Amino acid sequence: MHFSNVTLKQVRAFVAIARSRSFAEAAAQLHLSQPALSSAIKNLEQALGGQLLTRTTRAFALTPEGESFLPAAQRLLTEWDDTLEDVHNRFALRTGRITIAAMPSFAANLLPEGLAAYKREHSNVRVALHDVIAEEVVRLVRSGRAEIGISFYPGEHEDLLFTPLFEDHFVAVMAKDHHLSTQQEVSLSDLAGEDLITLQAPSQVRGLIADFFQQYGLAFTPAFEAHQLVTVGRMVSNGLGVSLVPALSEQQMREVGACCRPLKDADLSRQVGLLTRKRYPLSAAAKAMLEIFLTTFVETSVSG
Amino acid sequence: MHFSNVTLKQVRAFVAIARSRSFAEAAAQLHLSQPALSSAIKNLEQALGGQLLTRTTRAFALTPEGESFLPAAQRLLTEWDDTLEDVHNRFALRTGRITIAAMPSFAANLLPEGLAAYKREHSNVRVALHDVIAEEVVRLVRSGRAEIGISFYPGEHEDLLFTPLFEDHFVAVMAKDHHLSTQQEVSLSDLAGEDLITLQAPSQVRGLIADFFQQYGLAFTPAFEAHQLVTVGRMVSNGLGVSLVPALSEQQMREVGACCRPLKDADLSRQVGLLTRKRYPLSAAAKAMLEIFLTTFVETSVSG
DNA sequence: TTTATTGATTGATAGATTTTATGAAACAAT
DNA sequence: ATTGTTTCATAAAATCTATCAATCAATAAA
Repeated sequence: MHFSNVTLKQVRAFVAIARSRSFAEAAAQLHLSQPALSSAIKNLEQALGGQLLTRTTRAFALTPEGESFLPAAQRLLTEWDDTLEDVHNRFALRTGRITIAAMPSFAANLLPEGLAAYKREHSNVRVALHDVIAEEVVRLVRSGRAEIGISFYPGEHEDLLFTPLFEDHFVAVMAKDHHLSTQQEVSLSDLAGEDLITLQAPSQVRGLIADFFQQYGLAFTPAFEAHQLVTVGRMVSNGLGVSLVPALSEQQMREVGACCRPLKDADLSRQVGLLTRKRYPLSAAAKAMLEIFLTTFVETSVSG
Repeated sequence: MHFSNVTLKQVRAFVAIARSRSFAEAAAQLHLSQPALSSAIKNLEQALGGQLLTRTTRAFALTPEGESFLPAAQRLLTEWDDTLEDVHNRFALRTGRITIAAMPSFAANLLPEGLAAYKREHSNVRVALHDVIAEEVVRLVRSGRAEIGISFYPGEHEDLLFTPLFEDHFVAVMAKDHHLSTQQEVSLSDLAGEDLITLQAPSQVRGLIADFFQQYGLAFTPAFEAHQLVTVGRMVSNGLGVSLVPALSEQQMREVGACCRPLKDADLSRQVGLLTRKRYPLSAAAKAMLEIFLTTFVETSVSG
């Protein structure tokens, strides 16, 4: 049995009447005419198979069945309203949760600004951030564990959509008192004359730099290698050599006392952008975040 | 916010579509045309303020909001149906509970037959029985703690309705070997010559008997008094004297070895009947029980 | 009795829901 | 490419349904 002919209105009518103990008063509360309530209750009772309340012109009483139905009906109605309101709030960004994944260089440098802008507009949406390496960002988004990812362009994936934000140009890094720091821009050949510090082997950044050197006919022979970009920065600022790093980490480099200069005559860069799943709709919270990221980060030149 | 424009049908539509992952299939399940579902979902989404599911002609997916709404919606619907079904079952006497109160003489003798008849027809209704003295029966019914009471006529009460079932005639009781037991009927004057055993002072039965004697110009001088009718019976069967008891307890008297005889020339009786509250509707379960009591007990002569 | 109050009934109507018929988009197969 | 098929959206007409205004009936109060 599905009681498909019983409507919310009828139950609301019953509750209002039971509470106000009067058809007329309940009608006023519900902005309805009294006959409308009469018929609503009649239909409800008919569907349920018995009287819920007795209604002579004066005496008013719930039947025992009505008595037992009243609290249940009230609970149904509040649960109904609560549930719908929750969904509505999610759409209206008055509640909800969003999970994003960003590669560390972005998470540490530009992202906070974007998140701040988001929080300013949608203070009630909780944000969970995974700051993980680019490959992990891709994995999180593909699996749906993060709705939005921010990473370098990961190549074409059948199930992923990449929306470019900006080019992240590599810049030369050197100690503050390094002789190259007197130049506004540094040429690749200048760098080739110095000791080179890079990340260790299975790294995208290292691979890119190696290819870059090869492309310009220069030998790629790192003097030092480290696992983390911060370490590279520290080594550079201590005068152990020079390096090439994404502009995104410029700030970080400065903080450890190194000095960045754009490249002259050659350009090594990668696209930074947003990753989302194809064929899977985004939550309202995610859409709003994309919106903000696009206005905040697109055309934000990060080249020097 | 009350979402008064969101209907059960719309939510049922959403759940059906989400489960079958197809508008057409859901439409068939709900015995509706496909456009009807389209518009139902459209209206639901409009009321909630966002998309619950994406629907291109091929790909089908719930939005994150829809994903979170689905289980909530399913819970709402099952709770809704469960609640309505419960009320319906009460009306259909497929479930429910009824509380009745009966004076001990009735509860012990005739009532079991009536309850058996009730159980035969409405096996799923639970019955709670208070077997208490007549005054307490009245109190329980007046307070609403029992829906139906069975007792002697308690006099007029503004809030109580008494429906007579039968007359309970008093009968004479004596030991089996008592000389009066040889008579088919016993006259009041015969009794007056014997030692009289009655209940103790603040008892309706005792009062009635006293008035009865007075009415016939006989002295009411009990030789023995007891608190319980069983005790009176025991005393009688042990030859301590004779007594007058309601016919309802005839069975009980026989069980303790006493012997009952109807009165000749005079009649002392009280009406036994059903007590219900005025102005308070009865549950379906109670109505059915009244029905059965009336057919089972009315005209059941309890005089010999 | 008369009067006032309360809910039920009635018939007309506005509004919503549904259906039929058709359109548009996506995919599959030729 | 083109065609056919599947699937959902849209439009207009038909059908329901809920609602209201007006009125009635029953009860209690004066």
